[in-house]
Amino acid sequence: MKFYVTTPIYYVNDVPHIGHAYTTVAADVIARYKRAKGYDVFFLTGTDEHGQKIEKSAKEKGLSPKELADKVVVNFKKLWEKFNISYDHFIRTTDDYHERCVQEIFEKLYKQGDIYLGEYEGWYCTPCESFWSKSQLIDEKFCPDCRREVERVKEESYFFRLSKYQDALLKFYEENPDFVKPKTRMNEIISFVKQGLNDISISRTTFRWGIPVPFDPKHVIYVWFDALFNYISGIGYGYDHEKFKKFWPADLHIIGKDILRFHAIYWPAFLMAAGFELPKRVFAHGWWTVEGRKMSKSLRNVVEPNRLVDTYGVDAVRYFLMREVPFGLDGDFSHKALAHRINGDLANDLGNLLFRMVTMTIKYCGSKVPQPTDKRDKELEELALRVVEDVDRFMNEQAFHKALERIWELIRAANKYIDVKAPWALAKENKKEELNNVLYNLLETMRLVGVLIYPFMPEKSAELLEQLGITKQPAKEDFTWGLLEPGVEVKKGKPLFPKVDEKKIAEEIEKEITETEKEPSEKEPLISIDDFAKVKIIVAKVVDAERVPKTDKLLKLTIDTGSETRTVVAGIGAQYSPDELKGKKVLYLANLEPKKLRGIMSQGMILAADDGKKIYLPTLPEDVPVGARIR
RNA sequence: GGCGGUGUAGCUCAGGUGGUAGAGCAGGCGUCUCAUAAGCGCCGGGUCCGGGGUUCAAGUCCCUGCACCGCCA
Repeated sequence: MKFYVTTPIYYVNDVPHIGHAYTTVAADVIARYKRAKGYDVFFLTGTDEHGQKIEKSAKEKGLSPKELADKVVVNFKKLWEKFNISYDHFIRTTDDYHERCVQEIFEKLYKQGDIYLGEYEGWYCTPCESFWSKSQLIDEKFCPDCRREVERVKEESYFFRLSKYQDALLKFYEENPDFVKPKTRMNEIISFVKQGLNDISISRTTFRWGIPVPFDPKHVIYVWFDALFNYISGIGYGYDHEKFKKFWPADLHIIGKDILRFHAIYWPAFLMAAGFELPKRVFAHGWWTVEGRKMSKSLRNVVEPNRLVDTYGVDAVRYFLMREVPFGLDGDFSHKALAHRINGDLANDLGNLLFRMVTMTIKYCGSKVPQPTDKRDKELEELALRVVEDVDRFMNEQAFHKALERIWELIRAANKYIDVKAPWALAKENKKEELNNVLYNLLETMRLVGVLIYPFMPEKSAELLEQLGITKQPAKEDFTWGLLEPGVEVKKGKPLFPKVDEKKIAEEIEKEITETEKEPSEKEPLISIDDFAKVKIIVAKVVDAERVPKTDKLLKLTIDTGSETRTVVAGIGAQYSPDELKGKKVLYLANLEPKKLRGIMSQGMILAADDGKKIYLPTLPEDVPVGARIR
């Protein structure tokens, strides 16, 4: 039985970040699991190296595009080594076998009429050398990148006849409802396709760094047609027929939700056109926010993958990525949550359990796995076997968090079992037989736990098993009960998962983030006291307040400035009700240009603190007079 | 605006085919000693978003309203 799993190929115009690591770890987990279960696994990852952006940044650095790619690829490969990623092949779109594959299929589809020459029309920003669609433009005529005006241009381009495959795709989705996971993504794709598909442009003449169209070399093949075929070229299409035949179709493409459309629509359509079988599943996972905030360049440093591994260890990070958030949904990556998982799940529940077991075995059984009179204790055995089954089911659904949750139920049961059986009491009472049975069953449970966590935490699994005297890597036959051999010597190691200082970590990270968030503001231009003098902020009193109809946030306020009554529309309605504002003293920016909001002329504005989530009105002393100036 | 999803204990979430609500974490209390001050036990009475309906009986089905999210335009 074979299993072929892929990650996307990562664009080399980017440094590896937590998102890359997430996808790749997930693919590694399933690859390791399937290998352990006896499957013949092929796990493919790699890099996407063509395109205008690479061409451009290579030029800026004085390198050839390939030289740039060569440099960046090393970052990825090193990181995957650090994460213990067990890929079978690392493909680069600049590899010759891949370029040949893409050209061959391009030509084939051209000859059969699925690719045709047409004209690509769009808005072009010359400085950015980018095309934009109408909907991407700012105010219908400015480049979303540089804000300069764009121009309408036409470019000759080859097109793929995607529209032709609309019905075939819908039929395929209907017959394979699990093709895209999670289900909600499948629904999105179906409704997108139902709205009608346009043919897509798959070549460019505006840059050179790409695979040339074989029969028209002034064109290079554009991103998706180039990139997606890595999944086929990477397993031998065109140069290793046996291998290709064995592993295609892919069992699982793991991707981020941002590139779902290309994998769930373009890719199957390309394959249909070219006459290949279609992959079994595309799984789109979610995004991570960082410390509760949207991922940004500076926040990336806070969760830089190399740094995480150096600080916490690979397996703790792998565990966290797979355990914290249901695969397929978005989640938040915080150091605090990670530290909490390490201390709770890993150190307390699991690490400590192993430590206790080994200690007791040394203390009560002369360091050897005891010889039980009965290798089976229903309580633990039955649960363990059910867990093994459930884990298998969850792994096949890519429900990694559920698999881990289930494994931890077994761990908790073992902790409880110790308490109920109290081996120390049995030792004292000299109930040798029962003691041996109890310890054997516990050690055997530990062994199975070691086997089950292997795909997620290969290093810690090995350490755990080694303490039980096992050096063999988990394999198919190990997923059952009663394999631990009596007489084998256990070895006390250092704690499997050392604890971390949650509080200290939380404080340090918070400090770091506060500092990085400060930086941009320091770069803001300074203003003079005269500039500030132009700003007239005074204390005003709200005399009346009402909601602006059909809005959630807007309130229409009537305020007393001490000298006159004015009307202000304020966006504070989400947190403050009209009633609680009446009579309240507020800070009022008096000399702002009036502006019409929702048909109401707003004169000035009410000042409030805004952290991006909530609005906070400042509190003023009771006795401050209305009209007092703020300086 | 169209399509889809979500709204359950402080937090994160489970709750096939309808029958008087559960888990983990956090918090409180208790307890053992083999252990990384770990483990184990007990404690939550939550308008299951609001309203209406079907039913002997509804987080669980139907309608409607609200809020949030996703995809599309």
